[in-house]
Amino acid sequence: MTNAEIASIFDHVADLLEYQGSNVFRVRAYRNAARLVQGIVEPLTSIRDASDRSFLELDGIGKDLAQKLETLLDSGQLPMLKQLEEEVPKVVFDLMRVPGLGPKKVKLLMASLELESLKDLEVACQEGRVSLLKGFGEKTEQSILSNIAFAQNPDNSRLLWDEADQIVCLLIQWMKECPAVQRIEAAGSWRRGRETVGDIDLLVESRKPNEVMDHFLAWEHTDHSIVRGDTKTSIRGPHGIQVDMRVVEKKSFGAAWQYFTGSKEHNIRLRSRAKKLGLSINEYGVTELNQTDGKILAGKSEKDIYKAVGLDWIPPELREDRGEFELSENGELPKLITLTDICGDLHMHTTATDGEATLAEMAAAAVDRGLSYIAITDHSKRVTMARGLDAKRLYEQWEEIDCLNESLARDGSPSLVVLKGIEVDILEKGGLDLPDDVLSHADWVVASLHYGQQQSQEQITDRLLDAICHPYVNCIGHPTGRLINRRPAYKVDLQRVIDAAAENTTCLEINANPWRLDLDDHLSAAAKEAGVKLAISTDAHTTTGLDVMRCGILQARRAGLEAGDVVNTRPLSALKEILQKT
DNA sequence: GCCGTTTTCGGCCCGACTGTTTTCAGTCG
Repeated sequence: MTNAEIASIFDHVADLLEYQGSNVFRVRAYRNAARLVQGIVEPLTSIRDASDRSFLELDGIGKDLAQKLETLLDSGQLPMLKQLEEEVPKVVFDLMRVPGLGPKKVKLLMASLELESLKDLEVACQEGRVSLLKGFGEKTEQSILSNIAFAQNPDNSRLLWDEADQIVCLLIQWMKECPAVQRIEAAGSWRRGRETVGDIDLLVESRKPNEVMDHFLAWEHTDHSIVRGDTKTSIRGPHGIQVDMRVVEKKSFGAAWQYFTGSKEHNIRLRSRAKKLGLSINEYGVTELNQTDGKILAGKSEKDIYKAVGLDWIPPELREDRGEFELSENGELPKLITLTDICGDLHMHTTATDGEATLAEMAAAAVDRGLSYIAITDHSKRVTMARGLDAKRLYEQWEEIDCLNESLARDGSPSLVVLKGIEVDILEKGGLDLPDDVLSHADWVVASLHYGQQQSQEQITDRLLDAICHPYVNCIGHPTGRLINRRPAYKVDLQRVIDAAAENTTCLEINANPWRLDLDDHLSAAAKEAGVKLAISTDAHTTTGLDVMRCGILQARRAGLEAGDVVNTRPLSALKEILQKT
C-alpha cells in the first residue's frame, strides 16, 4: 500500500467523521495525518521495518494513528473505515461538494428528504420542499440550485498556477485603475506558488472600501458576486474561479497579507505560537491576549508580525507548516533560489522534432532572456510522433549547432553557448534509444521515459535506475511523468531513484512546464537531502516556452532549494566540472 | 486524536458573511 493510498484513506475517514459531527479536532488529526503521509517520500514500510524507528516520531502521529498505520500496512484495510462506510450513505459525498453545504446542513437534508443522488436534491429544490425545512429558506434553496450546477461542471477544477497567474495579472491591472486603491497585492496559494490554485485572493489597502468593491464588481470578467460585505467581497470570475477581495487599512496591511496568504495550517501554527506567548494574531494585527483596549502591537508589515512572535520573516512558498517554524526560530531559513540565479536552460526542443521554433530562434530567445547557455535536447527516434532524431540527423543538428556557436561568438556579447544535447528515450525493454558512442559525443544527455508508462513499479524503477547509472546520462527528465489534473505519475520507487542519482552524480530534473512540475516539492526536498543535484529546465517547445522557468523556480522554492542545489545556476565552466561522472 | 518549559486533562486560530433568526448557527477561508 503506497503512502498516497494511505493518505487518501485518512482523508476519507476525515470526511466521514466530519459528516457524523465528530469532534472537529479529531477530524483535523486525520486530515493532518493524511497531509503528512502524502508528503513522505520513503515508503512507510521502511519506517515500520527499521528497528530504531517508529511512526510516533512523526509529528501529529500518536498511539492511535500509529496503530492504524500498522493495520493498513499489514492488511491493506482499515476496519474503522468499513464501519463508517456502512453508516454513511454514498450520496453524502456528492452533497458535501456543493458549495454552501456543510456537514450540518447535509445531515438535516438527509434526515428530512429521501435523497439518493444530487438530482434528487435538485428536484426537491425545484419543488420548493427544501425551503420548508427548519433553518433553510428560499434564498438558501436558490443558492443550492445554482451551486449544484457548479459542482457538477467538471471544468471547475483547480487552475494551474500559470493559468491563475494570468487572471491575477489582469485583475491587478484593472483594480489599479480605481483611485481608491492605494495598494494591491495577491495572496493565497498563488502567492505560495502552489502547482494549482483553487481560488484567487486579493488584498487592497484603501480608506474607501465601498468604492473598491464597486470597481471590483464592475470588472468585465466578473460573472456574479458570491458575497458582498464591508471588508470582503467574493466573485465568480473566468473559468468559474472564485476571487476573494479583502480591503484593509494601511496599519493592518501586513497582518492581513500574512493571514490571507496562508496556508491554513501555517496560520494555525502561527496563531497557536502567539497564544503561548500571551499574544493574539488576527488579520488586523498582533494584540495582547486578554487586553480589552485592542492596542495593536504589530500589523503594518509581515515582517513585524513574525518578529512579534520571535521569528524571522518566512517566504510564502515555505508556509505549509512543514518545518519552517523551527528553521525560522533558529535563523536557519534557506536563502531560496530566484529566477535571476538561473544561468542556463538544459532541456528544450526545436523544429527538428516537435518544437515550433528553429534552433536559431530558440538561441535568440535565450539571449533575450539573459541566459548564458542552453542545451538543445530534441527527442530521439523512438518518439516517432515527434519525428525523433536518429544518429545521422542528430549529428547534422550538432553541426548546425557548431556553426551557430561560431556565429554567436563572432557577434560578441552578450554571449550564449549552445550545448549539443539530446533527450534520449528510455526504452520499454530497458536501455537507451541511441548507441553509447553517439551519446558519448553529446555535451548534455537528458534521459526520459515516454513509453511503457503502464509497466509495473519494478520494471519502471529498473529502467530509470539503468539510465541513472549510464555513464553518459547527465539528467533524468520529468522523473515521474505525471501531468497535473490529467495523468498520474507512473509507478516508481522514487526513494531508490533519488539514492541512485546521488550515488552516480546524475541530476534529476524539475521540469518547469506548468503541467508537469516534477519532481514536485516533496521529492525535490528529498533529493536535496540525499545530495542529488537538480536541474530546473523548461522543456520548451516554443520561444515563449522558455518563460515557464519561473514556474519551476516556484516549485524549487517550495522545496526549500537554494541556488547551490541547482546545477543550471552555475556558469558553464562550473557546470562541466560537476558533470564529471565518478 | 494529539499534545505538554504552566498541563497526562483540557485545551486545540480567528474572523467575515449569509440567512434565518430575534441573538446565532453554519460555512468558509
